[in-house]
Amino acid sequence: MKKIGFACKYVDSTKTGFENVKELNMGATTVAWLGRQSKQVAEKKLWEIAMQNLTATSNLIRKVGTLDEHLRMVRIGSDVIPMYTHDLYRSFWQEPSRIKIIEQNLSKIGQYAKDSNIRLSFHPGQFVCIASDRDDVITRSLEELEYHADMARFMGFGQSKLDFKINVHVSGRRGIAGFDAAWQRMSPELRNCLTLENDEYQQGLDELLALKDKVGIVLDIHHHFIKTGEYIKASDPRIQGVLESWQGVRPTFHYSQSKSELIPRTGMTTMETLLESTSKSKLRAHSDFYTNKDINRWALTHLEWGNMMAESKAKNLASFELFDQFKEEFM
DNA sequence: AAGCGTCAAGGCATG
DNA sequence: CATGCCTTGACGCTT
Repeated sequence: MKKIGFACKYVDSTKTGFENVKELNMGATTVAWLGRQSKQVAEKKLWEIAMQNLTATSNLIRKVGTLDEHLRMVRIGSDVIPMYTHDLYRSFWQEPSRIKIIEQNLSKIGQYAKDSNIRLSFHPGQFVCIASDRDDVITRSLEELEYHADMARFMGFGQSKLDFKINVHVSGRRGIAGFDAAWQRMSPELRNCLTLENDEYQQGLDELLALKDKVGIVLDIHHHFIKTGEYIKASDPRIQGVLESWQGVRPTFHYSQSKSELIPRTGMTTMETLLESTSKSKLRAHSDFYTNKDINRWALTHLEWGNMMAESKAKNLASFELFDQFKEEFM
């Protein structure tokens, strides 16, 4: 089943743009704010946010379950259980009675996703740097990854290769070798779920392919364009390596577009031409919507071999538009 | 309601 | 050296 997914948030269109649908989106707090409260108030707040987030996640998954089956793919935000790995609040969250309630909620969400053929994923934040040259950063990065693996396990995933995706960049000066060392310290569930995504500057597709026997490779076709200037083709031989890395599971690839004011409304402009009027770093930023339909047409050809995670500011609204174009031109 | 300062955490490129 | 960019701008406080 060819799928087009969206990330973390569900929005509605308004006259000025779009805004979050309250009951489908998570809340948050900060360590600083919690630190200004009494212990009781801080813990009450943490618990309330977690429960609100579990409800919001459940609502979001059920909403996705009502969509066309081609649109049943969504990334869950990382802040379901806030401060789960933070030194000050770790023991609060490790309390078995609390874990039990979290697990009960998440297992229902996971079961619903399985029954509804919804593909789920996480994308831990930029502070996860498993190839850092600082050992403490590696340790905290692994803790953060294991948090995501816990949540996946509570949902009933992590039991077979890539039944759930936890996607990160290699990130850090130790590079591929650093990743190999960190791999030795990961739980079986995390290893089952972990995918690595090519980035714009350091670890590109060619570098990641060296790891294809360990982890699923998530090809971000926009990052690949930023790094190499190439609109990679679905027929490119390296796609075979990506497919192998997923070991029989249908892969996910990522698609985003540069901000619409930086690229032409139509046509596939070369990197060389784009750089006459802008810079690579500006081209990295994501657009609200996918306005250039010629670039979209190229991106949609990749659905031949994988599912598309649409990364854009307009979230579900943008992925719905891509699906409309897909139906018009490919179905 | 709207504006503003703040927020746990890294790494990189650019200017 | 400061800023912008990435999983995502939202929360909390003040006016």
